[in-house]
Amino acid sequence: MAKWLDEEEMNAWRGLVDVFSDVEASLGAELVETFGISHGDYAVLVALSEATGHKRRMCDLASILHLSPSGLTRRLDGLVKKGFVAREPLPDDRRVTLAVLTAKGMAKLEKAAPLHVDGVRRHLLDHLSRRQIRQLGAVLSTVQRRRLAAAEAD
Amino acid sequence: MAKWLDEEEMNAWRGLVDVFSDVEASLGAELVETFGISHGDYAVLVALSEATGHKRRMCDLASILHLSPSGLTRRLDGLVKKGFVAREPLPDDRRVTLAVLTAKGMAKLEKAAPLHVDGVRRHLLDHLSRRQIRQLGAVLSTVQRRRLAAAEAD
DNA sequence: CCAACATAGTTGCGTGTGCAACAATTCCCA
DNA sequence: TGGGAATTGTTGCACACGCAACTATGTTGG
Repeated sequence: MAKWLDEEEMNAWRGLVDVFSDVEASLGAELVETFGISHGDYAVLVALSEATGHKRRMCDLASILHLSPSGLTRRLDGLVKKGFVAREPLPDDRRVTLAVLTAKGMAKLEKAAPLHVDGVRRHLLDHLSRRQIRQLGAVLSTVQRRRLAAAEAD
Repeated sequence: MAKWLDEEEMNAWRGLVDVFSDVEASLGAELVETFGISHGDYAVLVALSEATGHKRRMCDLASILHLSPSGLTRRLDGLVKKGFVAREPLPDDRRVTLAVLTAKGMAKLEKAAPLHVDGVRRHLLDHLSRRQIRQLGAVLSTVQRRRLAAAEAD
Protein backbone atom coordinates (compact mmCIF):
# COMPACT_ATOMS: atom_id res chain seq x y z
CA MET A 1 0.00 0.00 0.00
CA ALA A 2 0.98 3.64 0.47
CA LYS A 3 1.44 3.96 -3.27
CA TRP A 4 0.34 7.42 -4.36
CA LEU A 5 -2.63 7.99 -6.65
CA ASP A 6 -1.68 8.49 -10.26
CA GLU A 7 -3.30 11.16 -12.41
CA GLU A 8 -6.15 9.01 -13.68
CA GLU A 9 -7.02 7.78 -10.23
CA MET A 10 -6.87 11.30 -8.84
CA ASN A 11 -9.16 12.53 -11.61
CA ALA A 12 -11.75 9.91 -10.72
CA TRP A 13 -11.61 10.54 -6.98
CA ARG A 14 -11.38 14.33 -7.00
CA GLY A 15 -14.00 14.45 -9.71
CA LEU A 16 -16.41 12.44 -7.61
CA VAL A 17 -15.89 14.69 -4.60
CA ASP A 18 -16.05 17.98 -6.47
CA VAL A 19 -18.93 17.18 -8.81
CA PHE A 20 -21.08 15.75 -6.07
CA SER A 21 -20.39 18.62 -3.70
CA ASP A 22 -21.10 21.31 -6.29
CA VAL A 23 -24.22 19.72 -7.74
CA GLU A 24 -25.60 18.93 -4.31
CA ALA A 25 -25.03 22.49 -3.13
CA SER A 26 -26.71 23.95 -6.23
CA LEU A 27 -29.73 21.69 -5.94
CA GLY A 28 -30.12 22.35 -2.24
CA ALA A 29 -29.94 26.10 -2.70
CA GLU A 30 -32.57 26.05 -5.46
CA LEU A 31 -34.89 23.94 -3.35
CA VAL A 32 -34.62 26.29 -0.39
CA GLU A 33 -34.97 29.46 -2.45
CA THR A 34 -37.95 28.32 -4.49
CA PHE A 35 -39.89 26.17 -2.05
CA GLY A 36 -38.50 27.01 1.36
CA ILE A 37 -37.76 23.37 2.00
CA SER A 38 -34.33 21.93 2.78
CA HIS A 39 -32.78 19.10 0.83
CA GLY A 40 -33.07 16.95 3.92
CA ASP A 41 -36.78 17.64 4.35
CA TYR A 42 -37.31 16.96 0.67
CA ALA A 43 -35.61 13.58 1.02
CA VAL A 44 -38.05 12.63 3.79
CA LEU A 45 -41.06 13.53 1.63
CA VAL A 46 -39.66 11.51 -1.28
CA ALA A 47 -38.98 8.48 0.91
CA LEU A 48 -42.51 8.58 2.33
CA SER A 49 -44.15 9.12 -1.05
CA GLU A 50 -42.45 5.99 -2.36
CA ALA A 51 -43.78 3.82 0.49
CA THR A 52 -47.08 1.94 0.35
CA GLY A 53 -49.67 3.98 2.22
CA HIS A 54 -47.24 6.91 2.28
CA LYS A 55 -46.01 5.80 5.69
CA ARG A 56 -42.84 4.26 7.08
CA ARG A 57 -41.47 3.18 10.43
CA MET A 58 -39.01 5.66 11.89
CA CYS A 59 -36.14 3.19 11.96
CA ASP A 60 -36.66 2.24 8.32
CA LEU A 61 -36.77 5.88 7.39
CA ALA A 62 -33.56 6.58 9.30
CA SER A 63 -31.83 3.77 7.46
CA ILE A 64 -33.02 4.95 4.05
CA LEU A 65 -31.95 8.53 4.72
CA HIS A 66 -28.64 7.58 6.37
CA LEU A 67 -29.71 9.53 9.45
CA SER A 68 -29.17 8.67 13.11
CA PRO A 69 -32.30 7.99 15.19
CA SER A 70 -31.98 11.29 16.98
CA GLY A 71 -31.36 13.17 13.76
CA LEU A 72 -34.52 11.74 12.27
CA THR A 73 -36.55 12.55 15.39
CA ARG A 74 -35.62 16.23 15.15
CA ARG A 75 -36.08 16.36 11.39
CA LEU A 76 -39.53 14.87 11.75
CA ASP A 77 -40.33 17.35 14.51
CA GLY A 78 -39.79 20.12 11.99
CA LEU A 79 -41.86 18.47 9.29
CA VAL A 80 -44.69 17.78 11.74
CA LYS A 81 -44.66 21.43 12.84
CA LYS A 82 -44.92 22.46 9.18
CA GLY A 83 -47.80 20.04 8.69
CA PHE A 84 -46.14 17.97 5.97
CA VAL A 85 -45.86 14.78 8.00
CA ALA A 86 -47.77 13.26 10.91
CA ARG A 87 -46.78 10.73 13.56
CA GLU A 88 -48.99 7.68 13.94
CA PRO A 89 -48.66 4.75 16.33
CA LEU A 90 -48.60 1.17 15.09
CA PRO A 91 -50.96 -1.00 17.18
CA ASP A 92 -49.15 -4.24 16.26
CA ASP A 93 -45.91 -3.05 17.84
CA ARG A 94 -46.24 -0.22 20.28
CA ARG A 95 -42.53 0.58 20.19
CA VAL A 96 -42.94 1.74 16.61
CA THR A 97 -43.91 5.18 15.40
CA LEU A 98 -44.98 5.60 11.80
CA ALA A 99 -44.23 8.75 9.84
CA VAL A 100 -47.12 9.50 7.50
CA LEU A 101 -47.14 11.93 4.59
CA THR A 102 -50.04 14.36 4.90
CA ALA A 103 -52.05 15.73 2.00
CA LYS A 104 -50.26 19.03 2.51
CA GLY A 105 -46.90 17.27 2.40
CA MET A 106 -47.85 15.41 -0.76
CA ALA A 107 -48.95 18.65 -2.40
CA LYS A 108 -45.65 20.27 -1.46
CA LEU A 109 -43.71 17.35 -2.90
CA GLU A 110 -45.65 17.39 -6.14
CA LYS A 111 -44.74 21.02 -6.62
CA ALA A 112 -41.09 20.64 -5.64
CA ALA A 113 -40.28 17.40 -7.47
CA PRO A 114 -40.33 18.81 -11.02
CA LEU A 115 -37.95 21.56 -9.98
CA HIS A 116 -35.62 19.05 -8.43
CA VAL A 117 -35.67 16.76 -11.47
CA ASP A 118 -35.08 19.77 -13.67
CA GLY A 119 -32.15 20.75 -11.46
CA VAL A 120 -30.57 17.32 -11.78
CA ARG A 121 -30.74 17.75 -15.53
CA ARG A 122 -29.42 21.30 -15.64
CA HIS A 123 -26.60 20.72 -13.16
CA LEU A 124 -25.52 17.24 -14.18
CA LEU A 125 -27.21 15.29 -16.97
CA ASP A 126 -27.42 18.06 -19.57
CA HIS A 127 -23.63 18.30 -19.51
CA LEU A 128 -23.27 14.68 -20.63
CA SER A 129 -24.04 12.63 -23.70
CA ARG A 130 -26.38 9.67 -23.37
CA ARG A 131 -23.35 7.44 -23.74
CA GLN A 132 -21.59 9.19 -20.86
CA ILE A 133 -24.67 8.93 -18.67
CA ARG A 134 -24.72 5.18 -19.28
CA GLN A 135 -21.01 4.92 -18.50
CA LEU A 136 -21.37 6.90 -15.28
CA GLY A 137 -24.31 4.80 -14.14
CA ALA A 138 -22.58 1.56 -15.01
CA VAL A 139 -19.33 2.42 -13.24
CA LEU A 140 -21.07 3.64 -10.10
CA SER A 141 -23.37 0.62 -10.04
CA THR A 142 -20.29 -1.58 -10.15
CA VAL A 143 -18.86 0.19 -7.13
CA GLN A 144 -22.11 -0.17 -5.21
CA ARG A 145 -22.43 -3.85 -6.05
CA ARG A 146 -18.88 -4.67 -5.09
CA ARG A 147 -18.92 -2.56 -1.95
CA LEU A 148 -22.06 -4.38 -0.86
CA ALA A 149 -20.47 -7.75 -1.55
CA ALA A 150 -17.33 -6.73 0.35
CA ALA A 151 -19.40 -5.55 3.32
CA GLU A 152 -21.28 -8.83 3.50
CA ALA A 153 -18.08 -10.83 3.39
CA ASP A 154 -16.51 -8.92 6.28
CA MET B 1 -39.06 20.26 -18.62
CA ALA B 2 -40.77 18.28 -15.87
CA LYS B 3 -39.98 15.08 -17.72
CA TRP B 4 -39.14 12.32 -15.28
CA LEU B 5 -35.71 10.71 -15.10
CA ASP B 6 -35.47 7.45 -17.01
CA GLU B 7 -33.68 4.44 -15.58
CA GLU B 8 -30.26 5.25 -16.99
CA GLU B 9 -30.41 8.82 -15.76
CA MET B 10 -31.58 7.69 -12.35
CA ASN B 11 -28.73 5.18 -12.15
CA ALA B 12 -26.20 7.90 -12.84
CA TRP B 13 -27.68 10.38 -10.36
CA ARG B 14 -28.51 8.01 -7.52
CA GLY B 15 -25.17 6.28 -8.05
CA LEU B 16 -23.32 9.53 -7.65
CA VAL B 17 -25.19 10.37 -4.45
CA ASP B 18 -24.95 6.93 -2.87
CA VAL B 19 -21.37 6.09 -3.79
CA PHE B 20 -20.04 9.43 -2.70
CA SER B 21 -21.95 9.39 0.58
CA ASP B 22 -20.89 5.86 1.46
CA VAL B 23 -17.24 6.23 0.50
CA GLU B 24 -16.95 9.59 2.20
CA ALA B 25 -18.47 8.21 5.39
CA SER B 26 -16.14 5.19 5.40
CA LEU B 27 -13.05 7.30 4.82
CA GLY B 28 -14.04 9.83 7.47
CA ALA B 29 -14.67 7.12 10.04
CA GLU B 30 -11.30 5.46 9.37
CA LEU B 31 -9.49 8.78 9.66
CA VAL B 32 -11.13 9.55 13.00
CA GLU B 33 -10.63 6.08 14.44
CA THR B 34 -7.01 5.69 13.45
CA PHE B 35 -5.65 9.23 13.74
CA GLY B 36 -8.22 11.10 15.80
CA ILE B 37 -8.52 13.72 13.10
CA SER B 38 -11.70 14.65 11.27
CA HIS B 39 -12.03 14.62 7.53
CA GLY B 40 -12.45 18.39 7.66
CA ASP B 41 -9.25 18.91 9.64
CA TYR B 42 -7.44 16.58 7.28
CA ALA B 43 -8.58 18.68 4.32
CA VAL B 44 -7.05 21.78 5.91
CA LEU B 45 -3.70 20.06 6.40
CA VAL B 46 -3.71 18.85 2.79
CA ALA B 47 -4.57 22.30 1.45
CA LEU B 48 -1.76 23.89 3.46
CA SER B 49 0.79 21.22 2.57
CA GLU B 50 0.16 21.89 -1.12
CA ALA B 51 0.81 25.64 -0.80
CA THR B 52 4.22 27.25 -1.22
CA GLY B 53 5.68 27.82 2.23
CA HIS B 54 2.94 25.67 3.72
CA LYS B 55 0.86 28.80 4.33
CA ARG B 56 -2.31 30.30 2.89
CA ARG B 57 -4.52 33.33 3.43
CA MET B 58 -7.69 32.51 5.35
CA CYS B 59 -9.96 33.64 2.55
CA ASP B 60 -8.15 31.53 -0.04
CA LEU B 61 -8.33 28.56 2.29
CA ALA B 62 -12.06 29.06 2.82
CA SER B 63 -12.60 29.13 -0.92
CA ILE B 64 -10.56 25.97 -1.52
CA LEU B 65 -12.37 24.09 1.25
CA HIS B 66 -15.83 25.41 0.34
CA LEU B 67 -16.18 26.74 3.87
CA SER B 68 -17.72 30.00 5.04
CA PRO B 69 -15.38 32.51 6.72
CA SER B 70 -16.83 31.77 10.14
CA GLY B 71 -16.64 28.03 9.58
CA LEU B 72 -12.97 28.29 8.72
CA THR B 73 -12.26 30.49 11.75
CA ARG B 74 -13.65 27.85 14.12
CA ARG B 75 -11.98 24.98 12.30
CA LEU B 76 -8.66 26.74 12.48
CA ASP B 77 -9.23 27.46 16.19
CA GLY B 78 -9.37 23.72 16.72
CA LEU B 79 -6.28 23.00 14.66
CA VAL B 80 -4.33 25.76 16.42
CA LYS B 81 -5.33 24.35 19.80
CA LYS B 82 -4.04 20.95 18.70
CA GLY B 83 -0.81 22.53 17.50
CA PHE B 84 -1.11 21.45 13.88
CA VAL B 85 -1.53 24.96 12.45
CA ALA B 86 -0.47 28.45 13.51
CA ARG B 87 -1.85 31.88 12.71
CA GLU B 88 0.60 34.41 11.30
CA PRO B 89 -0.01 38.03 10.31
CA LEU B 90 0.93 39.30 6.86
CA PRO B 91 2.80 42.64 7.15
CA ASP B 92 1.95 43.69 3.59
CA ASP B 93 -1.77 43.65 4.31
CA ARG B 94 -2.73 43.76 7.92
CA ARG B 95 -6.26 42.61 7.26
CA VAL B 96 -4.91 39.23 6.29
CA THR B 97 -4.17 36.28 8.54
CA LEU B 98 -2.09 33.43 7.21
CA ALA B 99 -2.66 29.85 8.30
CA VAL B 100 0.67 28.04 8.53
CA LEU B 101 1.25 24.32 8.79
CA THR B 102 3.45 23.52 11.79
CA ALA B 103 6.04 20.75 11.93
CA LYS B 104 3.67 18.82 14.16
CA GLY B 105 0.87 19.29 11.62
CA MET B 106 3.11 18.17 8.78
CA ALA B 107 4.13 15.08 10.75
CA LYS B 108 0.47 14.26 11.41
CA LEU B 109 -0.38 14.64 7.75
CA GLU B 110 2.51 12.43 6.66
CA LYS B 111 1.20 9.68 8.90
CA ALA B 112 -2.44 10.07 7.91
CA ALA B 113 -2.05 10.53 4.16
CA PRO B 114 -1.05 6.93 3.35
CA LEU B 115 -4.08 5.63 5.24
CA HIS B 116 -6.32 8.00 3.37
CA VAL B 117 -4.89 7.07 -0.02
CA ASP B 118 -5.21 3.43 0.90
CA GLY B 119 -8.82 4.04 1.88
CA VAL B 120 -9.63 5.64 -1.44
CA ARG B 121 -8.28 2.51 -3.11
CA ARG B 122 -10.06 0.03 -0.87
CA HIS B 123 -13.40 1.83 -0.90
CA LEU B 124 -13.48 2.99 -4.50
CA LEU B 125 -10.68 2.34 -6.96
CA ASP B 126 -10.07 -1.34 -6.19
CA HIS B 127 -13.64 -2.06 -7.22
CA LEU B 128 -13.01 -0.76 -10.73
CA SER B 129 -10.93 -1.73 -13.74
CA ARG B 130 -8.39 0.73 -15.05
CA ARG B 131 -10.71 1.32 -17.97
CA GLN B 132 -13.59 2.18 -15.64
CA ILE B 133 -11.40 4.54 -13.63
CA ARG B 134 -10.53 6.37 -16.83
CA GLN B 135 -14.20 6.52 -17.84
CA LEU B 136 -15.25 7.84 -14.44
CA GLY B 137 -12.57 10.50 -14.46
CA ALA B 138 -13.34 11.54 -18.02
CA VAL B 139 -17.08 11.83 -17.45
CA LEU B 140 -16.71 13.79 -14.23
CA SER B 141 -14.10 16.08 -15.77
CA THR B 142 -16.57 16.83 -18.54
CA VAL B 143 -19.18 17.84 -16.01
CA GLN B 144 -16.74 20.07 -14.15
CA ARG B 145 -15.56 21.75 -17.37
CA ARG B 146 -19.05 22.41 -18.65
CA ARG B 147 -20.41 23.55 -15.29
CA LEU B 148 -17.56 26.02 -15.06
CA ALA B 149 -18.25 27.29 -18.57
CA ALA B 150 -21.96 27.60 -17.79
CA ALA B 151 -21.23 29.54 -14.58
CA GLU B 152 -18.98 31.99 -16.40
CA ALA B 153 -21.61 32.61 -19.09
CA ASP B 154 -24.31 33.44 -16.56
C1' DC C 1 -7.27 64.47 0.83
C1' DC C 2 -10.96 62.01 2.49
C1' DA C 3 -15.30 59.87 2.27
C1' DA C 4 -17.56 56.00 0.48
C1' DC C 5 -16.77 51.48 -0.69
C1' DA C 6 -14.45 46.92 -0.70
C1' DT C 7 -12.02 43.18 1.63
C1' DA C 8 -10.50 40.04 5.65
C1' DG C 9 -11.41 37.98 9.65
C1' DT C 10 -14.07 37.26 14.10
C1' DT C 11 -18.15 36.72 17.09
C1' DG C 12 -23.23 35.92 18.45
C1' DC C 13 -26.87 33.22 17.38
C1' DG C 14 -29.75 29.69 15.30
C1' DT C 15 -29.89 25.20 13.13
C1' DG C 16 -28.77 20.46 12.10
C1' DT C 17 -26.70 16.19 13.54
C1' DG C 18 -24.42 12.32 16.16
C1' DC C 19 -23.47 9.87 20.59
C1' DA C 20 -24.75 8.24 25.00
C1' DA C 21 -28.24 7.51 28.24
C1' DC C 22 -32.86 6.47 28.91
C1' DA C 23 -37.84 4.52 28.78
C1' DA C 24 -41.03 1.61 26.70
C1' DT C 25 -41.98 -2.49 24.47
C1' DT C 26 -41.15 -6.99 22.45
C1' DC C 27 -38.47 -11.23 21.82
C1' DC C 28 -36.32 -15.37 23.30
C1' DC C 29 -34.83 -19.24 25.67
C1' DA C 30 -33.73 -21.73 29.79
C1' DT D 1 -43.31 -18.76 32.49
C1' DG D 2 -39.96 -15.28 33.85
C1' DG D 3 -36.10 -12.45 33.29
C1' DG D 4 -32.28 -10.97 30.42
C1' DA D 5 -31.42 -9.26 25.74
C1' DA D 6 -32.78 -6.84 21.68
C1' DT D 7 -35.42 -3.19 19.35
C1' DT D 8 -37.58 1.46 18.88
C1' DG D 9 -37.88 6.08 19.65
C1' DT D 10 -36.77 10.36 22.44
C1' DT D 11 -33.88 13.61 25.13
C1' DG D 12 -29.44 15.93 26.99
C1' DC D 13 -25.31 17.37 25.49
C1' DA D 14 -21.62 18.71 22.41
C1' DC D 15 -19.92 20.07 18.11
C1' DA D 16 -19.79 21.90 13.29
C1' DC D 17 -21.51 25.16 10.24
C1' DG D 18 -23.79 29.33 7.93
C1' DC D 19 -25.69 34.06 8.21
C1' DA D 20 -25.67 38.66 9.81
C1' DA D 21 -23.40 42.14 12.25
C1' DC D 22 -19.13 44.06 13.56
C1' DT D 23 -14.15 45.75 13.56
C1' DA D 24 -10.07 46.63 11.22
C1' DT D 25 -7.75 47.61 7.24
C1' DG D 26 -7.04 48.80 2.39
C1' DT D 27 -8.70 51.02 -2.14
C1' DT D 28 -10.60 54.46 -5.02
C1' DG D 29 -13.13 58.37 -7.05
C1' DG D 30 -14.51 63.14 -6.52
